[in-house]
Amino acid sequence: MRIGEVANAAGVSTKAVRFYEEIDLLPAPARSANGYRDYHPEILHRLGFITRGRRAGLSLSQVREILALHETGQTPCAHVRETLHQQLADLDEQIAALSALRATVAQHHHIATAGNPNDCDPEQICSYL
Amino acid sequence: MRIGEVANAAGVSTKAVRFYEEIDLLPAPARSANGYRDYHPEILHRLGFITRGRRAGLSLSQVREILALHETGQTPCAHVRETLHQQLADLDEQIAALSALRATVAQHHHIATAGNPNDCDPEQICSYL
DNA sequence: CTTGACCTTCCACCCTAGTGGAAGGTCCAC
DNA sequence: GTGGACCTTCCACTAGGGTGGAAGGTCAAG
Repeated sequence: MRIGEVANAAGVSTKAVRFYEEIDLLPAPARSANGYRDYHPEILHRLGFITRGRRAGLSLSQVREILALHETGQTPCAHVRETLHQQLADLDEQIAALSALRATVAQHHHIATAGNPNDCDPEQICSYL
Repeated sequence: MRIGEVANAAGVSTKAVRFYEEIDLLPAPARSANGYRDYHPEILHRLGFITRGRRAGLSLSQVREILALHETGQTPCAHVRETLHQQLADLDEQIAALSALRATVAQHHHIATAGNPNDCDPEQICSYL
C-alpha cells in the first residue's frame, strides 16, 4: 500500500504518517523500486491504535510508550491502565486550574459589570484589573 | 530608571520587559548617553496593568487590545468588560472540552480496570483503546 | 507529449510567554 | 586596573502535533 492509501484508510494526512515515522511511532516501511513507501496493510492496526489513543486523550509520547511495551512482546495492559490513571489525574488537575482561573475572571467580570466607568482612574489604565 | 529597577519594581524579569517592548506592549523608552534604556517612572502603571491583566487570566494580546484602546484616549472599560466576558466563555468551553475528554478517559480506564488482560487481541495492540 | 495525481526530501512555521546564553559595552568601588 | 553588577544585541530554544510549500521524481491515461 502506498502512503496515500494508508493515510486515507486511517483517516489521517500523509504528512501525519511521515511525521509519525519520523518520531518513531511507525516503523520505516519497505520502499518500492521507485522509492515510494510501500506499507504492509498491518500498519493499519498500529495507525488505528495511534488514532484511538489520540481520541482517548493520550499524547503521542504516551502512545509511544505503550507501543514500545507492545514491541517487547509484553501485553501492555497494565501499563495502559496506569497511563489512563495518570491521564485522569492530569485532567483533573487541568480542570481544577481552569476552574480556579474561571473564578478569578468571573470576579473581575462581576466587578466590571457592577462598576461605574467614571470610577476609572486613568493612571491605573483600568480600575477593573 | 534603568530596566533593572523597573523590572524589580514591577516584579518581572528584565528579559520580560524587553520582550514586552518587542511585541509593542511597552513603548520604546528613551536612551541614556550610554545606550541604556531610560524609563520614566510612569511606565510602572503600564507594566502594573500588564501584570494585573495576566494575573486576571488575560493573554498578552488581550492586554494589548485594552492598552491600544487606552492609547486612543478612550476609557477601555466597556472593552474590558467584553474581553472578560469572552474570556469567561472561552474558559467554559475549555473546561467543557476537558470534562468531556475526562469522561472518555474514565470510561476507557473503567474498562481497562474491569477487563481481563487475556482478552487482549494482539492484533489490536490493546483492546482497551 | 502532456497533464495531473501521486510520491520524495527538506526546511520553515504555527502558537504562547517568555528564558538561556554568548559576546561585548559601561560604570563604580576598591 | 580589576572585579562585579549592570546594561546592550542577537540567536536559539522550550512543548505539541503537526501543516505548508518548494523543488523535483514517477506513473498512467488521453
